[in-house]
Amino acid sequence: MKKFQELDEEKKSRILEAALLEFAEEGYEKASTNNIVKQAGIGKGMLFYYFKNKKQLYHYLVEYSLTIMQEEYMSEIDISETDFIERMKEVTRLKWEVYVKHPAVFRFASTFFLSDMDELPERLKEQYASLQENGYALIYKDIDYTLFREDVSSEKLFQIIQYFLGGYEERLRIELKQQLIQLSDFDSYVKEFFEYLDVLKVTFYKEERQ
Amino acid sequence: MKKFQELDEEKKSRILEAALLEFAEEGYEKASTNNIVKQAGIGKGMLFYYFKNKKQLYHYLVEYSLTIMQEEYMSEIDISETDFIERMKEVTRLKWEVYVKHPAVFRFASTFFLSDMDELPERLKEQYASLQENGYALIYKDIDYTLFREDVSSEKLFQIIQYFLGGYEERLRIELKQQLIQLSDFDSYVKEFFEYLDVLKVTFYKEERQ
DNA sequence: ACTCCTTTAGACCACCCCGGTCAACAAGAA
DNA sequence: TTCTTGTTGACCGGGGTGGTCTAAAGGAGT
Repeated sequence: MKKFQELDEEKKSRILEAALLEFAEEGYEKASTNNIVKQAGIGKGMLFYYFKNKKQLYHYLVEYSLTIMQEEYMSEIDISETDFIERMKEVTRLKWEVYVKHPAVFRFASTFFLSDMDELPERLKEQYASLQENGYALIYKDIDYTLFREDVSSEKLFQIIQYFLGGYEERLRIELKQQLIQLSDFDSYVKEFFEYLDVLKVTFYKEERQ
Repeated sequence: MKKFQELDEEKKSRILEAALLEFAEEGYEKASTNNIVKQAGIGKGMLFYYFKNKKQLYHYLVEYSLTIMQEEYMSEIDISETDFIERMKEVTRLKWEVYVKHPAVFRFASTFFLSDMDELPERLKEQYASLQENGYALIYKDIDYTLFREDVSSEKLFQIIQYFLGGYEERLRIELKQQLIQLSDFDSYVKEFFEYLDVLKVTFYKEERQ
């Protein structure tokens, strides 16, 4: 595994990408090391020269992904913005930016979050728990609920926005999978997405006094 | 396959359920006939006595599911309701009702809708296309857009509701998978869901004159 | 009791893919 | 030349695949 770290970046990322995608699409059990080496363009032997077995490779990918998610996504969010919708704009924009930069990491992480972590080493469990905490704070910390209109439950408005975000992202994911969207179109999707959030501001927030 | 139709209902539905769930969870290629017979509690030979091979079984399941979705779901919706939110209440309530009644069919159908249909016999393709058309009409036909407030694009409001529906359903699906919800709780989820839609009525529709 | 037909189970087939090993070899340094 | 390091892919035992087939059980008619 030390050997792997010392490879040149290009080869390292070819292997990482192949492995991340294979585990993301098939899950741990069904992921095939044969597919990984084929996709990475290396011999079968090398994978087990770099990593002692399938499980260790998987753990390496988990750590790698958690680290990227923390450093390039979570820690970049401006938590001083108390306007929920504005903060969600920033969260989503950054999320998509990471997606464009590290698509394989992102897809691996999404499926990893849904799998069960029972067999992970303690260190990785802790790293994951800390990431979850940060994610929670990202959404709930220091939000100014007084911006919401008062004639309906602000809790419900808050939830509706979150369900909307989930639904919008799911549609994007599906269209990406079916290749209806190119990664290069993301800017225009961010723009459209912001328009939706501005509509929600008009309808969910108090009317502005001027 | 004629032989299969003549089985007593209990055995038939045991086999159908086992097969639907296996295909739903694994997809066509990876679904295992061994698992199906084990789950259904029949000998391996019987499956190939009733159906000539895996593919024919799959086609039978597709037809069976499409028929149920059409007859017990699509055709039951009251398309004369022009209030979009009210119609979505009805659509969703019925959808969940079918889910409770035929969970295996529903899960099979959901994954089937996302798979590619290239290899299906023409007859099934047509049946599927007709179902899609009906589904489209369910959402778009005769909707009264004048109910929406006029200070923001009603097209966007319309879309937001749909994304919200998708997001809400996805969360339900996940919680069901993780067994956080029992099927018997569905009534209270319908109630909560209707409350959300009523909030959307207040915020997205014109203020009522009285 | 005997026959005949239908229904049933599961051992078995050839095949494919799995994670992991290992002998052989290539490249380069000393 | 020798030693070290990097690299390959054939190969291993194990296990799962869709599908077949034998042999037995069940039941109806005589």
